[in-house]
Amino acid sequence: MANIKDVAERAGVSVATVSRVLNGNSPVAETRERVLAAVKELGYRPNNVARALRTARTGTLGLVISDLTNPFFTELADAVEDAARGLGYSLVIGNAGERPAQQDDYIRTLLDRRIDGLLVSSAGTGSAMLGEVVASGTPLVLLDRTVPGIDAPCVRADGRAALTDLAAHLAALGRRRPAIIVAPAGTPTGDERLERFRTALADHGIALPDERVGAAPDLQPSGGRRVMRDFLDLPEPPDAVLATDNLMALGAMDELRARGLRVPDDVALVVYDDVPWFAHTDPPLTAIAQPTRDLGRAAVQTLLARIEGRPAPSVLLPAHLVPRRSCGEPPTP
Amino acid sequence: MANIKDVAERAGVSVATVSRVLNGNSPVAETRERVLAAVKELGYRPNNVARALRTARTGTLGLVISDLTNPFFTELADAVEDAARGLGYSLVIGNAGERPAQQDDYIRTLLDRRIDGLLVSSAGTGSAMLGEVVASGTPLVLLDRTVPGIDAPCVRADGRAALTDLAAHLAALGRRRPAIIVAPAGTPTGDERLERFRTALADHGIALPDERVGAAPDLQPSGGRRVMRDFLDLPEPPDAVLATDNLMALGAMDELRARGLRVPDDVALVVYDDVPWFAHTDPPLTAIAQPTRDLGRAAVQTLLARIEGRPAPSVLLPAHLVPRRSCGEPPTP
DNA sequence: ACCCGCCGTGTAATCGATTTCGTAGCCCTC
DNA sequence: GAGGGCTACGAAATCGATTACACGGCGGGT
Repeated sequence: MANIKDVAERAGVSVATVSRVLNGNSPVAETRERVLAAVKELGYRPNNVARALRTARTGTLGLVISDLTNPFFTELADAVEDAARGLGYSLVIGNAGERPAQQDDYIRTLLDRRIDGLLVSSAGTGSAMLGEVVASGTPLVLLDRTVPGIDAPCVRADGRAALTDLAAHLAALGRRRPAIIVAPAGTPTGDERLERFRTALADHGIALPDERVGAAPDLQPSGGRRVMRDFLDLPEPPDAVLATDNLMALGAMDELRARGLRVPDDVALVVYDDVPWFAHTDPPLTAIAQPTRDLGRAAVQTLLARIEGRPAPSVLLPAHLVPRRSCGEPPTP
Repeated sequence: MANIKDVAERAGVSVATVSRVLNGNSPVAETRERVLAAVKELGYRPNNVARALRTARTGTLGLVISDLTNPFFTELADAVEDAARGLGYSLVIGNAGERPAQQDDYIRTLLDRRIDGLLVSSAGTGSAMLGEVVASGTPLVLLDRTVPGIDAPCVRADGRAALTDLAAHLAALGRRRPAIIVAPAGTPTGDERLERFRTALADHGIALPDERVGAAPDLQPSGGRRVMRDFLDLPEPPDAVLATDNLMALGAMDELRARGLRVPDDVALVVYDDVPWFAHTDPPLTAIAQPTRDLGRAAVQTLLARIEGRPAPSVLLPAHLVPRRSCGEPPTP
């Protein structure tokens, strides 16, 4: 493949001139044309590796996602990729598969590749490697999940308003025994959703006792199904269930169907994350929709601010309730 | 961040020695220990950009996927990423979103970044840029979709046996008016699936007339729904429908439900691509399962063979029929 | 007419690693 | 004891770009 020296020779100028023409610094008519002609004839493309070495900028961002096969994160990754490309950056995606060790592995690799900035939706609770990222000076932005003790802005959705609306929605429909399926204990996101849901319900005089709070062992359908099974085996099973992740909701639906229970007649079901699929289930599921694409865009913008040394505060974007038929009310058209 | 020179100074040796110790070439006890100690104390990590410039190997593979939000491709990307990481490669994922122009854009960027090899599941029919990839000498492997005129091995699933089984399955269940929803006209994959399904049905004396062959405008739920609508408006609507992509199947289900038709009682439904979701629909959908993870693995292996100059033929892995309840038969346990 | 400054360009340093080549020291053999 | 082969290591070239610095020529101000 032709390099800058070949172009310089062909155009009869020095490599410095070629570089200047291509980078828009102090170009001039006659020489410029010769250089551009040579570039075209040789099909020259600058070597980004060499450029990155010299400029210490790779033009690449890293994204470590907790579980790429989870549609919520797929859409998030897609949005991030869109935004990054729009700003001239490439994106290296690493999939942690909810395994902290693999996440650390990936972060290490990305640092070695000298990416310009890093986005992480952290699997598990903490991570020694995240501390190293901060220490290394690589701009870092957390996505969707906060990590205690890490000094980096976090971009995520604020579900408080949506959970408040949901509590009102359920109360209005006469549901009195709500339940919630949360992520494995100790994750900040899960704890927050639980607390907020509980207080919002309390405002309507509805209790959320611990027996109707189920922590799934993992963010998978099987985990959701197991929790739902326990709920249904209670002496007083719930009449409404909120699954705080879309995959867990799938498992919950399976268990309901296996027992011949109907949604919403027997149990109302609400899912956190409004992935397209849930509009196609029977019945369509009421959902708490996070502004996924906006989150991705905001994350990239925040990261870019950090890269350029501008101040970059955390971002909270509101989630909102999307009522469908799974709680009993016909959708408001 | 510390560089190799810092390590050399601290250990009291030359940079060459440090490099040799770290790369396992001719190391020796005493010096070696000093170097390793210095590495540890400084927290030194080699700069991959510099290394790539010198060795002309980036340790990075590119993957351009036609639509990342399609669960089949998500799983494929995940499998590719797994396999690549297992072999010490990073993966840069580009999402073409079924837009050929964006695909070319991405391929261009990846070439500029001097990736070691490229995997492409091409959007649309052809692409000028793919020819350039071949011309540039960058190892290329096509994934899931062939591209006529491109001299590169292709890794994809062979659905012939599965379609033969499906025809027998439908015939045995007494379905006599099958239909098929295919991708936009002109895509090799779609044409092949159609032809094979038709001949397999013919073996059972069942016809697949053109009026029951519907080409969707795009690989989206809306496209599938539109085709299903046309089918149901026929004087003799089909009693079994095969959707050759999972998103189109979703749309088809929507239309059936909107009309109050039951699966499988009124219409049998079969989906190409066995994404996890379809085991959770009601009823669970009979599917033609492509060996997604094996495809990803095989693709990476094939690409690696090309990178190392070994012969690398195309790979065809068999898809198989997964009977569930959407055609009327209880699942065989 | 002289000097200053700017413009366009070339020369060479630089980024951080790998790798070739050269050399000093050592052991072994004849 | 001289020569040959190894080993361990350093000096320096190299990858392909960007960029600081130097320099020649030219225009304008006084």
